[in-house]
Amino acid sequence: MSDPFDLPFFDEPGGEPAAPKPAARPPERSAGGGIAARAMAARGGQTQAPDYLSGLNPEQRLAVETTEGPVLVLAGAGTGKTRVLTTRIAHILATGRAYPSQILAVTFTNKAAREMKSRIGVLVGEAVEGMPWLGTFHSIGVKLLRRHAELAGLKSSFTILDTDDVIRLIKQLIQAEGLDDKRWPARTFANMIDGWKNKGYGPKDIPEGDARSFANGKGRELFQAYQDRLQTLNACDFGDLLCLPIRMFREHPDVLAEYHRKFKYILVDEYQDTNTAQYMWLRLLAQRPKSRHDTAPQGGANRPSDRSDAPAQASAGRRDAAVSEKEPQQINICCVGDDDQSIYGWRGAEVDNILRFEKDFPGAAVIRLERNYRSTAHILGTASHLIAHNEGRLGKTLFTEHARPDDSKVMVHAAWDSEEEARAVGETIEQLQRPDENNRRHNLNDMAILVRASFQMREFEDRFVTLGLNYRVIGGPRFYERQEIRDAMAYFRVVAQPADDLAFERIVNTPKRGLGETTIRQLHDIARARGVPMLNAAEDIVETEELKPKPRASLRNVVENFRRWQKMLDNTPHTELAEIIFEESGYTDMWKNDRSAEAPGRLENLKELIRSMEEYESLRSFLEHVALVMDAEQNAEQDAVNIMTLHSAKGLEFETVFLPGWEEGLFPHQRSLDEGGRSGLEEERRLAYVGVTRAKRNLHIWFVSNRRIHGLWQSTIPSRFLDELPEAHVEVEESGSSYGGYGGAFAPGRGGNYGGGAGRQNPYGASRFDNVGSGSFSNTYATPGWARAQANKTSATDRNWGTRSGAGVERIGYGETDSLRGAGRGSVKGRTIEGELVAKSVADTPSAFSVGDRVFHQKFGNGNVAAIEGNKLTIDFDKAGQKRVLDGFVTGV
DNA sequence: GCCTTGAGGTTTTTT
DNA sequence: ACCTCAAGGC
Repeated sequence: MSDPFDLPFFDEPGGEPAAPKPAARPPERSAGGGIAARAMAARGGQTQAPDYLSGLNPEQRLAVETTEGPVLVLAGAGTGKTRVLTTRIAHILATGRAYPSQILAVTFTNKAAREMKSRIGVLVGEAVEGMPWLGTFHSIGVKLLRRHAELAGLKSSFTILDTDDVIRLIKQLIQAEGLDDKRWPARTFANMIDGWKNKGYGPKDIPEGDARSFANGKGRELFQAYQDRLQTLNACDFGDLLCLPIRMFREHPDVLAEYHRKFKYILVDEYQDTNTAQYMWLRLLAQRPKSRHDTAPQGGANRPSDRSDAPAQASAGRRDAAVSEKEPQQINICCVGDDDQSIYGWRGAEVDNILRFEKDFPGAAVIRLERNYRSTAHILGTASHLIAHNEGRLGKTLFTEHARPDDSKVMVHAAWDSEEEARAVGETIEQLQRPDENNRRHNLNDMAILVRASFQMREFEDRFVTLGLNYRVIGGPRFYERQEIRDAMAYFRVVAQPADDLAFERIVNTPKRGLGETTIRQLHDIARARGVPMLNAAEDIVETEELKPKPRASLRNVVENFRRWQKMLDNTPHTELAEIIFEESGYTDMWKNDRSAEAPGRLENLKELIRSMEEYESLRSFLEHVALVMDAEQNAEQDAVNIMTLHSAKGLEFETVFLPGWEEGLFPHQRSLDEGGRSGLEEERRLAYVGVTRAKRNLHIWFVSNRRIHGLWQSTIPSRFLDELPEAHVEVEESGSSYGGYGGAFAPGRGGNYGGGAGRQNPYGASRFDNVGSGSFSNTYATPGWARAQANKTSATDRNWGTRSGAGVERIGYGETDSLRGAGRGSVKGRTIEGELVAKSVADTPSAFSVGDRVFHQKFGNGNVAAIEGNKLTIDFDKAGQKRVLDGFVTGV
C-alpha cells in the first residue's frame, strides 16, 4: 500500500475521495437556456444528477465533473476509461461550458476516435456532428495544415505520403547522392526520419551522432534533401503532420492564439502513448501564455476561419469576450491514460509524459480509476501481480467487487511446438463453442488470440482453415496497403492531384505499357529541369521526337487518359469515375488475365474499394480519408474468432483470451531486450499486462518448447513472465486428457525435427515426471555436469515443470522463497511478491559449464560455450552457428 | 523492355 | 521459409 509513487490525492482506494481542489470555480456562463439550468442542477447536488451521470462510480464521476483545470485520470484496464471521456464531453456540452466545436479531443488511433464519436453520439445525439476537433493527432494535424498550409510552406492540396511512398522517395535520393542503396537502405533511413520527427526534430536539430551514422555522415544533408523534395512535391509524411503544426504555432503566435481562444477544453486519450512531438503539440495548445496580451484578440483577421463555432445566440459573442477579458483562460486539459499500458516506447512514446503530468500542469488533479468492471478476480490478480514487477509506475491496483467462487483460474499450458499450440487452442475453441449442459455456448466473437508478433498468426490461420473455424485477422495485412489498392489509389491521386509524381511513377507502367526505366528517367529529368510535374513533362515529350514511336504512343495514351479523367472529376460520380479508370487504364484486365491464385481476390478487393468509396462525397474526400485511415472496417457480422497482435488488442476485451507464445526471445521479444534493456523488458511486461487484462472470464496462456524462427527450428524456454504469475490465481494444465488427445504431442522425437528418437530433456530441471515412462531421454541426466547441477539444487528444485511424454504439463510445487526477480533484485519497491508460479527460465544455480567448454547438443551438434547467463548458454556451434540453449540440453565433451 | 532466375536479407509492434 | 531485388537471357 505504501507505494512511493502514490500520489497524495487519493490515498484511500475505494473510500470517499475528497476533492483535490475546489472542483471548479462557478460556471462561467450563468443564465440562459435549459442546458445551463440543467447544468446548475447537476452541480447543485446528487439528487438531481442528470441521467448520464447516474451510472458512474464516485471516482468516475469525479473525473467527469472536475471539468476545470488540468486533470490526469489514471485509468487502469477495464475501469471505464472511455466512458469517463465520453461522459465528460457530454457533461461539458450539457452544462453549456463549451460548444462542440470548442472541444479538442485527441485520440491515438482511428478506432478510438470512431468509438468515442459514436459513444458521444449516444449521449448527446446530433451535437457530436459539430465536433470537428475530435480525432487522432494526425487527422487534426491535417486539418490544421490544410487550413494554414501556406504557413508551413505547402499548398492546401498537399498530399500525404505513406510509408511506401516515403521509402521509394528516399531511395531515389540515396541513389541521386551516388550512395550505395544496399549499404544504406532507404527503409532504415525512413525509420530514422520518423524517429527524429517523433522527437520534433528538423534537419537542423538532429544530434550530430545521428547525422553521422547514416550515408557516410551525410545524414543531415539527406534529411534536408528529403524535406526539400517533399516541399517541391507539395507533400508531407506522417511525422510532418505533427511537426509542421508545431513549427507553425511557434512561428506564428497569432495563429496559435486563435486556437487558444477556440479550444475551451482539451481531452487526450491514451496519454501514456504520446511521443515528444505530440507532447509539444499539446503543450503549445494547452499552455496559454501568462500575459494577457498574448491571448487578446488581435483583430478580425486572426479569427479562426471556420465560424462553425460561432454560436447563433447573441450571448455567445458576449461570453467569448467576457472570458478573454476578465481573466486569462485557465488550462482545461484532461489527459486519460494508464502508465501500465504504455506499449509504444519503440516508436517514440514517452511514458515520462504521463509520469510528469503534475509537474507540467501544477495543481493538476489526479484521479485514479482502479475499480475494474471487466475481469474476474483471478485475472486481475494475475495482471496485478505480473505488472508489480515493474519499477517506475505511478502505482495502481485493480480490484473488482464481483469475485465469484466459480470463476476459473488463469490456465497455463505447454505444447511441443507452435503447430501443437495452434491445434490445442483450436480444440479448446471448439469445445467452448459446443453448447454446454445449459445449452449455452460461447460465441467465436467473444474469443481472441493475441500474439506477440504477426508471424505467429499464420499457424493459427492454417489450423482454423483446416478445422473450418471462422476467424478474422484484425490489423493484419492492411487493406489499403495491398498492392492493387495502392495502385488504384495512385490512379486516383494522379487524377485528383496531377502533381503527385510518386503516384504517377507508380502506375505509369502498370499495367505494362512498354514504358520502362529509360522512358521514366527521361521524364524525370525533364520534369526536374523544368520544375514541372512528370505528367506535364510527359505531355510535352510526346510532342517531340525524343521517344521511340512505341513508348511515345503509349505515353501519349496515358497522358490523354489522365487529362480526360481529370475533366470528368467534377461532373462524374466518383465511384463511376473509378470504374471508368480501372477499365480504360486496363488495370482490371491486367488482373483478369493474371493466372495467379491471388488475382481473383485482388479484383474482389478493387470492388470492395469502390464500395467503400460510396460513403464519401468526392474522390478528394475519399483520398483524404485513406491517407489517414489505413485500416478498413471489418465486417463484424459473422461469428469469428479474433486474431491480432497484442498491440492492436489494446482497448478491446473478450470473454476468452488465448495468449500463445510465452517464450523467452519471443515474449519478451529478444529485440526489445537487446535494444531497450531493462526498460525494454518492462515494456514487454506491460504488453503482457495488456494481454492479460483483455480477458473477461477465461484466460489461457501457452508456451511451446520448439518454435520455428527464420525457418529454423529452435528450442525455446518458457517466458520469464510465467515465473511472475501468482500461484493463487493460476493453474497449470495437468495433462492433455482434458482436451482429448493432444497430450501425445509430448512424445519424444515427434515431428522428426528433433534429432531422432533420443527425446528431449526437461529444460526446467529435474521433476518427478522425469522418471515416468520409458527412459531413453534420461541418459542425459547422467552427465557430470548434470550431476553437479543436481547437487546444487536449492528449494527452487521443487518448482519445476515436467514436459514429459503424455503427461502434458504439471505443476509440481512451489518454492517457499520469493521470486528470484521480486525479492532477489528488489525490483518493486516496498512490495513483496509472493507465491509466484514458477517455470524456471533462469536457474538459481550457476551453470555447470563455463565459457570455453566444449559441448554437445542433440540437435545442433558440437560447439563451444561462448557465454553463460544463469542456466542459459550461448554456444557457438560448429555447424549451426550461435544459439542460446539451456544447459540441460547439452553435455560436456 | 520484359521475364526468369538466383542470391541475399529478413520478421515486433503502427499513426 | 519468404520476399525483394539484381543480373542475365530473350
